Amino acid sequence: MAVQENEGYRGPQVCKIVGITYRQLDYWARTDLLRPSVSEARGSGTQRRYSYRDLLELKVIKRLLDAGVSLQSARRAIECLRGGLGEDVASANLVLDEGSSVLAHSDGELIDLLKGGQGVFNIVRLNGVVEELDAAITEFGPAPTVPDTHVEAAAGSGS
Amino acid sequence: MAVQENEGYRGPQVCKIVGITYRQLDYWARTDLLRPSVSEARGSGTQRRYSYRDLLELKVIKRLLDAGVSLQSARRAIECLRGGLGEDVASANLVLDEGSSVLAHSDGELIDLLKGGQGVFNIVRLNGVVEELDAAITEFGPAPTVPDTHVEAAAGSGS
DNA sequence: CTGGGAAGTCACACGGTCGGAATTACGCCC
DNA sequence: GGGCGTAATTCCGACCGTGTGACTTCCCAG
Repeated sequence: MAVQENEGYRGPQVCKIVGITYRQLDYWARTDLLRPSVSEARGSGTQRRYSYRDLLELKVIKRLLDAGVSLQSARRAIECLRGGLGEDVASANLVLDEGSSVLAHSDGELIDLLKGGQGVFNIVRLNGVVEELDAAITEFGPAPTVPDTHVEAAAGSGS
Repeated sequence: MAVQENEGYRGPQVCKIVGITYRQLDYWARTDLLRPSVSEARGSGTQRRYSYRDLLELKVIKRLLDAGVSLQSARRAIECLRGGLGEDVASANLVLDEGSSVLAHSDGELIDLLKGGQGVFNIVRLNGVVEELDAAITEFGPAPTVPDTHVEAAAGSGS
């Protein structure tokens, strides 16, 4: 399946869905935190195109930042999330210990993790993130303020 | 009991015990994160004097920073720790949720907390912190590189 | 008085983000 | 094809938070 030009979510759309500024999205793309996986921009006036998976990761980053975690630590968290690609991510807890990150799938596993490590942890509960993202896509993704059949088709193919 | 001039820990000594730079300690004192509770400096050449409690709080701050938490969030955490003054802090877990901080005293309490809130948490396990601090004081506090009976007395009165 | 140590001062660096403006591509219309 | 308008990216300087390093000033003990 060849990548269609309209596939994925545009930069400004992503900012609305995830709840971040364009500046942030741009900086993160430029500094390799999260680049648009569907399509990079080819210059001014062209568009970055992000996948649904990109949006999920961005949402997690946003949460971490809101909780006062530095962007550097968020970078590590995202690496872990990318490593857990095949797992049931939506029901897990992402546990960041100093220098490492793990996905915990049960309360017991979580408690065990908290007894080890260096003694300081960042925890991201993932099971509400997908729902929240889907709700935001419903609001900002398929139905922009200015009705646009063209954009609607793009949003549909992104999920 | 009047405060003795030699009471408490001197600035550079605190840096060794806690494992931070003098610049950090200075910046934190100047920006009101943690000021020396025993005695402020009265100008160049005079000394800041910190209490044992100050050192404990500094150690927690250090841990948070090492885990990638911003200083702003660490400020909130310390406020919570100050609020839990009468509690058995040494065996608790400090749980930072977005906008609030709580001390959890059992695994069950901890799990409950993780099911609420905004979904992102910073957790500091406190039960090793006191031991670690006491070990560092044994190393850097009462027995500096240059033996000094004067300083030894100060360290003794700090605990 | 002198020397050592501690705090104070100041310019700077870096990460992260912001605002404003410039540049560019693209789609549409004539 | 050319022109126009819109949207998106790029560029640039500035700001803020969090320190760092070099240097100065000051205090205190001997």
